[in-house]
Amino acid sequence: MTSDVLSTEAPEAQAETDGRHVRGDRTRQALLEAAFSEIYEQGFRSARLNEIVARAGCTKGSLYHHFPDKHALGLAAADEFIGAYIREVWIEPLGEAADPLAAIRAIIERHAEGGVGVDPRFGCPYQNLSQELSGIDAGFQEIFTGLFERWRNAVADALTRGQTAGAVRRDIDPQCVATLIVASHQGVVSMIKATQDLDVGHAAATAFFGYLESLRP
Amino acid sequence: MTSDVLSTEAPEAQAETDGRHVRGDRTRQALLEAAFSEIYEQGFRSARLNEIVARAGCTKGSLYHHFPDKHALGLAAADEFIGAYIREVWIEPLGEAADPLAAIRAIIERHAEGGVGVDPRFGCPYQNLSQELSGIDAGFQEIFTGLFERWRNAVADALTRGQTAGAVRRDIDPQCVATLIVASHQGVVSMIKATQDLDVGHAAATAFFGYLESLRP
DNA sequence: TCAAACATACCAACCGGTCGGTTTGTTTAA
DNA sequence: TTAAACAAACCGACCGGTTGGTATGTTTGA
Repeated sequence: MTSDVLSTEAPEAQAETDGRHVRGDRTRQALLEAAFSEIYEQGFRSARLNEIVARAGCTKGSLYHHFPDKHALGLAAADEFIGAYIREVWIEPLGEAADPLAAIRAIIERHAEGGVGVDPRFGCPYQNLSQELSGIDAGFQEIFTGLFERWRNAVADALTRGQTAGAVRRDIDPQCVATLIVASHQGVVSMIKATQDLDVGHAAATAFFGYLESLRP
Repeated sequence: MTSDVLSTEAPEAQAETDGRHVRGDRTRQALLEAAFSEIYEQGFRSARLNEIVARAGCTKGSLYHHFPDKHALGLAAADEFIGAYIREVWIEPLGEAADPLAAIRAIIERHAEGGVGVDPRFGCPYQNLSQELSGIDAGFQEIFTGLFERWRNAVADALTRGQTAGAVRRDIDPQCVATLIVASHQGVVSMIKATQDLDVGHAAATAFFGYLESLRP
């Protein structure tokens, strides 16, 4: 794992077995982490189970003891790690923000500094997986829709609170603007990946910050 | 091909062989079209050569007569069809526009009406391929960078002309704003695909049109 | 006639998944 | 205390099917 924010630093001894079978839980967690990074880099369909078990330091037998098949492994990994990423990087910082526009700007700047564990070379994990599997796989589809809903609502709620606090223009629709903000961010990250050029991100960020300012009263 | 704009309606008798070998050119074109739609729907790595030759109505022998390998076929298909899409939908309409902001709005609305051959179920071809292969494959990388450069410059040039014509604010950087516009559009299309929900596009479009208005003097 | 164009049969490599068997750790009972 | 009994965890060889690519022969058109 290159990321710190994308890893689940669970105390590893609070599983359903109540502290027993610690070894099994460790293996399961290692498989999830290995699966996530392999899927993050290669995509789900190109992710190799042999590579995953090699990274996790176990074998096919272990994998199929903990998960019924590749699909279930991918679902579990995506749900856990991508959900954690959106929660820690977007939802939590926005939940406490008095000035939502400044908070959003700070999140973008944190991305530009590389402080969120998103490798420009591989792009955004949410983006990668949803692009590959949306419209094809119902299970992943459900995860993406749910994550996006929580993500957009967090931004929209922050904007609404900003409106009542007088920090955001009252004549804009928070839901619409939140959708555009999330989509734009996704688009910029994907553009950086497409061009492999960080300057694209800086240029887009300059214009994006101008847009944020235009939302002030 | 579901699209009309994505097809190259070349008169098919102006190839390098100067009118001779018409049959061979037709097969080559059929292979390119089949390869593009298969890659568009499945991604490059998951695209099956057997499926491509079946759609093109020929066999492996023909394919490997015209192209050295799968990679070269994919490069040729991507360069031709995605380049044509960006040219016809973005560059040409912007080249003649007196009011660039209105032209950009019209392009977005044309997308929303489904008039550009981009199936929401499969997303934007440029987006799909660049997400899958950027940072991994140097050949495709080169194509994506070049296409993006022409795309962004077309928008930036239109904005600059709009500035001199008094239709666009003079205190914005056309290059930065153009980058954000292209990236946002990409992000919205990808969000529609991720959620499989056209309402997301409508919400984002509403806010996006507001942003465009904020660019007027 | 001859080369371009195309078809058919085929191969080696790979991948997801299976299966019989082994190791490790916990529970039970004398 | 300890050893038998049991179950969870793990191993790695193996299988059926698929895929990109090749070898070889046939057709077509100038």
